[in-house]
Amino acid sequence: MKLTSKGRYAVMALADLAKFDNINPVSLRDISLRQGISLDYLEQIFSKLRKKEIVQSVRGTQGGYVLNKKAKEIKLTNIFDAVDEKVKTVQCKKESKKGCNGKSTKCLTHNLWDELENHINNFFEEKSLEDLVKSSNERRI
Amino acid sequence: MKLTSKGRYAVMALADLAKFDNINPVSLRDISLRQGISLDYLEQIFSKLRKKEIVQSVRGTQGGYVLNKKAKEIKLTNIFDAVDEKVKTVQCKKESKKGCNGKSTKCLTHNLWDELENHINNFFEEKSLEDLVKSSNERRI
DNA sequence: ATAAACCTGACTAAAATAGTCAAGTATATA
DNA sequence: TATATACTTGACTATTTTAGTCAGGTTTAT
Ligand code: FES
Ligand code: FES
Repeated sequence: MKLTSKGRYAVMALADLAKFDNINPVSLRDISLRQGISLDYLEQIFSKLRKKEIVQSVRGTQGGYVLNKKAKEIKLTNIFDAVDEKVKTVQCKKESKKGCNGKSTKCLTHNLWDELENHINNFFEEKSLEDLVKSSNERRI
Repeated sequence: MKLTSKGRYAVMALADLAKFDNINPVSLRDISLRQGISLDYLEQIFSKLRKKEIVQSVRGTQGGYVLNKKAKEIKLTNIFDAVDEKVKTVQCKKESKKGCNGKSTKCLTHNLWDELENHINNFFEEKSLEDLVKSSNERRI
């Protein structure tokens, strides 16, 4: 089990974005330079974030992206959801007759994965972008 | 983020194993049939479990595998650890100058992934094989 | 002897990941 | 109005990981 770069980058980029006054748009180019993330990849990611209304885009010179909500209201769940970073724990395969087919007979471990999924999602639901920025500022003092 | 089959299978197979009296060895062939997991793949997995002393092997006819400890003492952490299923949340790349290099300058999100890792590992450290078998029996009543 | 079952390492097809590349469109500002 | 900046989209691809398979053993109860 691991996190992929897509989710990681999405959170990094939004944390970067949140650090700035969300009145002035921040360009992806700046984020790319500061965080060392490929610009093209960032564009893919922000395209998804925009569709899920987590950020707003401002086109043209001096354009960029702005948070669409207060940092406090943006939970990690929302971010991961937007970029399709999913915590897929149960894996009931419909094809297989034996063992793990989510039908009437759940496999020995089905409940376990369900519990785990809840456990992780709770974490993501509680953490907001604001928490992130705060903790990164605290460390700097 | 997702779980891979290796970890999932390892837990499934051990849960199956734990359901039986751990005096009589259980053959991988049986587990393979009951749980619908490839025998060859199971052998890879159990080779690792044996090296980490989670199971003991009994060779020869009527042989198989036996738990090496009480089901209560085998935590999911141990299992995942044995099969190299790792919860790799931080990803500080040493090469990259900018952003995410775990050096003196941790990236904005480093703390977050650390917290998450602990959160998940706590779950795995608390759950034992016994818990699993219990909850699967409860459901059957 | 022989069959059951463990043991090991090398190999591989398929999927997912982490991007790149190309060709746009929109708009602030000089 | 020209132009540079920056968003927008979709297709493409190299690399890595995953989920196995395959072949060839060794051990031991019967
Ligand atoms: S995980 Fe759902 S049946 Fe196995
Ligand atoms: S995760 Fe450690 S520096 Fe980014």
